[in-house]
Amino acid sequence: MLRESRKKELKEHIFLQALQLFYDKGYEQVTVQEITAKCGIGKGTFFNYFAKKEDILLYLGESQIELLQQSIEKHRNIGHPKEQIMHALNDLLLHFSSHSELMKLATIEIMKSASLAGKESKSVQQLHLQLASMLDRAKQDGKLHSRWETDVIVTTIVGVYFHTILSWALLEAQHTTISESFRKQLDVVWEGIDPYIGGGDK
Amino acid sequence: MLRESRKKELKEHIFLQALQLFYDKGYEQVTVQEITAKCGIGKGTFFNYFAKKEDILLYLGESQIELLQQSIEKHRNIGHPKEQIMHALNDLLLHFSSHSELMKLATIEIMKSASLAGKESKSVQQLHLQLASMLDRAKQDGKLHSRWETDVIVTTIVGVYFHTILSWALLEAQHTTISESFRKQLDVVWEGIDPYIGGGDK
DNA sequence: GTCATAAAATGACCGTGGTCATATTGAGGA
DNA sequence: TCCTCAATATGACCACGGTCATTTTATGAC
Repeated sequence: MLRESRKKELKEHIFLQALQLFYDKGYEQVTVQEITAKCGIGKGTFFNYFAKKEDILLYLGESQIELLQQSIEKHRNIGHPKEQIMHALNDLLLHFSSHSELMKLATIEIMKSASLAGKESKSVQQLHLQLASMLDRAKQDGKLHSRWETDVIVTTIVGVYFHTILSWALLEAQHTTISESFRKQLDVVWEGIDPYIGGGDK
Repeated sequence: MLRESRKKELKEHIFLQALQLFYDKGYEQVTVQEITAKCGIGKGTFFNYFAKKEDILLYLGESQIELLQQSIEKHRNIGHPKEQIMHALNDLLLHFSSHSELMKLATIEIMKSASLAGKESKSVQQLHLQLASMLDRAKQDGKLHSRWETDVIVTTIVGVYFHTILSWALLEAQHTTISESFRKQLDVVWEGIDPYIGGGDK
């Protein structure tokens, strides 16, 4: 086979060049021709690596989720699960401050693929699994006392996460960072997930 | 000038004809030409009423949100706020069972406009305002005892709502209805919002 | 080195979304 | 009834995303 690494490298190269153009001119204003020209390849070649122009955004979203997963792995044994989640997400949320436009597009693309492709969409589902296993362990270790099924908890958290990102635009004018926004939302739902932490006595 | 009602009527007509086609063939497979042909108008006319093809989906989403708002208004004085919300949303969620594909697309379009247009997007923001006023009244009437700011509560609920819709696909295989899914999510976060209802003693 | 074969590149081509200059329509004034 | 003017309709046109038949290139067997 043709140098297999070469293939991945080219995909990465196209991705990075495209990203650069998106940063400069905005997603809609960049044509596929421009991207391929910048890469010194023919237009058709692009579609050997990304089936649609949108798929670059999806790829961006997926690599962010991968970062998130690594981050979760890293914080796995520190403190309460709530804090673990907050820490892991915080790293990722910082990206949003600098490239909010593109990050929002990527998030939407992720959601689109997750909802329309259903079981086919790998990345979000893997994130679910990983969070679930993290929370299950925490339950066993006695760090999490919750009456709810793990699956339901995970869905809740992910839901709040996505929506924080999307609705952040509405609050941007005020002096809240996106991290603060998410922290607030998490505080609320965590109270429902595990009242023990919050200082309640139930 | 020109019969103003006529204008709205035509927009509605285009909308309904388009919807019919989408139901039959799927959104992507329907061209703007087809829609205008079915309406007996020229292609260009379409774009006098909807700036983009996608905007039909947005319009669909917005009219769903309007229904939701009316529904909330209707249930305004019955029972606890949690139940009010559940009832109001239930009506809407039923649509998803029958037309899930199109409804998901509409939801995504709503989210896109809400996040990218920011303050410009009316409908979601109005929904926020309405829910907020409902919850504020409930607080005053002593039906809701929550330590959280109303805004934060609303964002949480809306977030869970949207995410339930989108991630429903993943659970569709199991025998849960979308209403049940949402009920579960709401149970969790409501516990955090107002532990009083849940039977806790805090 | 040569050949056979499969992977990957390519750009002419096509269909569709969206634009725009022009045509049509209808309301109101004389 | 006719004229004016703005609102609306229209379809030729264009640019871009995406396809595909064809060409180029890398690989391994001999």
